[in-house]
Amino acid sequence: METQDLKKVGLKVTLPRMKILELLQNADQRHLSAEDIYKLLLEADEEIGLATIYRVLTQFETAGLVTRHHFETGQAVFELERGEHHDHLVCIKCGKVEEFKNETIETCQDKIASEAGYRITDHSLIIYGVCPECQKK
Amino acid sequence: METQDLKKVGLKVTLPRMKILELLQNADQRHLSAEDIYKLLLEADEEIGLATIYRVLTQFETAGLVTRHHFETGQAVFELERGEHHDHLVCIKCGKVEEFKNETIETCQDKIASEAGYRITDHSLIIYGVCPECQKK
DNA sequence: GACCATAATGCAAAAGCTTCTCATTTCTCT
DNA sequence: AGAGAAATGAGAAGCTTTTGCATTATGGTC
Repeated sequence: METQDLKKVGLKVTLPRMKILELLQNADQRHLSAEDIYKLLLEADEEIGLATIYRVLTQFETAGLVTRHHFETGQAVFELERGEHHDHLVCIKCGKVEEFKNETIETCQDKIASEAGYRITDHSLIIYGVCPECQKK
Repeated sequence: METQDLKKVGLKVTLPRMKILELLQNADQRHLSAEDIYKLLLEADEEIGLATIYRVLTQFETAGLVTRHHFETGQAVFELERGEHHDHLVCIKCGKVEEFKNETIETCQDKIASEAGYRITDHSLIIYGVCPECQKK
C-alpha cells in the first residue's frame, strides 16, 4: 500500500523510506522531528542516518506526503498529510500538539488574502497555551 | 523617551540597545532579522557585534518590547511591539510581510482554546501567498 | 534470475543561525 | 570621579539541517 504511494510520487521504494513512512503512520505522536524519528528508528533497531531522514522527509514534503511545521521550538516537526487541513494548539509546557479545524477561520483567511490581492498558497494558525494537565502542575 | 522604556524594564541604557531600538522604530521594514539589524547598523557606521544584537533582542522580547516571529524562513524576525495584536500575511516570493487584524478570528481562537481547556498564552496566524506585485512577474 | 544505469544511502564535513564564555568596557549610583 | 555591577565584543561552541562523495541498493530489461 505504502509501496504504491512512494512509486506514485516517483520515489524508489527503499527500506529507509518505508520505515519512516511506517513510523509516521504508527507513532503515538503525530508530530515528529527528524531527530525523534531517528531515535525511534534506533529503538526499533533500524540504523538510518540522520541525513537520510532529513532528505527523505524533504522529499515526502515535496511529494505532498508530509507537512513540515515550524513551531517555536527551533526544530521542525513533520506530520503525515491526511488530506484535510487543520490547525494546531501547542502546549508550551509539555510540547503536546492538538489539532483543530474551524470553518469560520478558514473563510476569514481566504477573505483577508483576497482583499489584500494575495494568491494564498498556505497558512498556519498556531495557538500557544498551557494544556489542562500542565495547568494542574 | 526610549531611555525611560529601557530603564523601566530594568535594562541599562547603553549605546547598542539605543541604536537597536531606534532602528526598529525607524526602519522601512517592520520585521527584521538579527542579521538585517547587524547590517543596517554597519551601514550606519555602528559596529555592534551580532552576539550583542541577539542578546539585546532576546532581552527586549522578554521585556515585551519586541516580538519574535518564526516564519518559515529559518531565520527569526523581530518586530517592535506596538501594543496591539495583529497577524501576518507573508509573500513567499519576495518575503514582504503585511499585517492584518480580524476580530472574528480572534474570537474563534479564544473559543477554541477554552473549549480544549487550554489557557491561551499566545497565537500566531500566518497566511502565505503571492503578493499582487509578484503575481505580475 | 542476473545485469546495468540510475537513484539512494551513510558518513563526515560544512553551513546557517543562535548562544555561550570570558576578558574588557561601560553604565549607574554615590 | 570612583566602585561595583552589568553589558559588550570576539571568537568558540552548539544545534539543526544540508551537502559531497564513495558505496550500496533499486527497478527495468534481457
